[in-house]
Amino acid sequence: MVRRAELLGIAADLFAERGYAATTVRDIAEEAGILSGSLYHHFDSKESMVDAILSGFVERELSIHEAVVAEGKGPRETFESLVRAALREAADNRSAILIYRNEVPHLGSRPRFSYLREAERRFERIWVGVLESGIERGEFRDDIDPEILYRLVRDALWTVPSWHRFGSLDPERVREQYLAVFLDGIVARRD
Amino acid sequence: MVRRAELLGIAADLFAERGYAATTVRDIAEEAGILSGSLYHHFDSKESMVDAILSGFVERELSIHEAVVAEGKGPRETFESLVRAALREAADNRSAILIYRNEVPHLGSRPRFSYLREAERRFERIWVGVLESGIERGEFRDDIDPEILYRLVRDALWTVPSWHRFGSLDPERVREQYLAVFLDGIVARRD
DNA sequence: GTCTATATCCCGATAGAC
DNA sequence: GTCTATCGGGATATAGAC
Repeated sequence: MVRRAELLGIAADLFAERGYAATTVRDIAEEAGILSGSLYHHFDSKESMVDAILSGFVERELSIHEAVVAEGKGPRETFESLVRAALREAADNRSAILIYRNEVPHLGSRPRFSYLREAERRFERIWVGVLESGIERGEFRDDIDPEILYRLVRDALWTVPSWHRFGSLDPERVREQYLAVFLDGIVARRD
Repeated sequence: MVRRAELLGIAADLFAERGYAATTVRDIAEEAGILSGSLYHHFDSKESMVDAILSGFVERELSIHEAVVAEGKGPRETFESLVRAALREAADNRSAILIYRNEVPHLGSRPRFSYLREAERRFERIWVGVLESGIERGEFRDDIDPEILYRLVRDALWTVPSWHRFGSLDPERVREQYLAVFLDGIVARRD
């Protein structure tokens, strides 16, 4: 079972780097130092591998989101925590996020991967809920559209792992800059 | 030559929807109502098709960017025009943007597609230039990092075409919301 | 848990008739 | 500009020995 996790990690890195369709089971086997047939002792199919990677990822991600909300802080603080958590994941779980972003649009329509659309709905509900309650309490502007805003923030956050130079940037600085813009924008003001 | 453009449009839609690697030349031919071999009267290879799509796209996109800058407006107004142009393209040129976003990370390293990295450098220089001159003139905050901010804005804008419900949203509303957040953020203020 | 060996299929691409 | 016919290769996956 530890071997299985090892192989999944290797597969995830290759799927992220080359794309799922362009990665062959021979590529994965070679990277693991075995022959392609041996992979089928651990997995039914190549599709099972990406399934295991994605289902593990959304489970982890949802539990992180829900843990942040469960802290019961105010909307603004919760929003900040969600942004921080997402950028932490961008560093810690790079390959899985890239696979999620790149392959879900193609895989999500298949019955086997229907849980991906369900997960997407839950992510949206969490973020939109935080934004709505922030508007209600007067912490956020009342002229913002929570659904559109959710998409903007999500797209910005989840694309970070695709940056070529991401490894060489200071994660703290990225986090600070993202929060600065989301919260207050780029326009200079005197206060 | 008009047939070639037709076929490129069909290929672009399929590449965008299914991914470049997962789309076969037989898929493209079938959608065009011909047989796969007939495609090779118009194109050398499948790679030539995606090359034609991407080179046409970056050329168009660069000229749009440069036209906006050439108007010589102030930094804030130029920034707003760039955002508006990007969202207009998201609607008008959906497939090409999706291909660019999804495939460039995998194709960009090949010599044949080196122009993609060059284009990326030029996009960055344009946006970063606008942000820098905005900071200099005091229109934008002096504590923002132009390079990080460029990535945030680019990622948010160029992911819009991947939205499943994009077609059913009011483009004007998306534009207004994106500008509102980029410029002023989501925090409520009394002024 | 891995290897040997291979079945089966589908891919991109070609050659020449029409 | 398209079709007929097909080549050669590489893809996923399987069966059984070790």
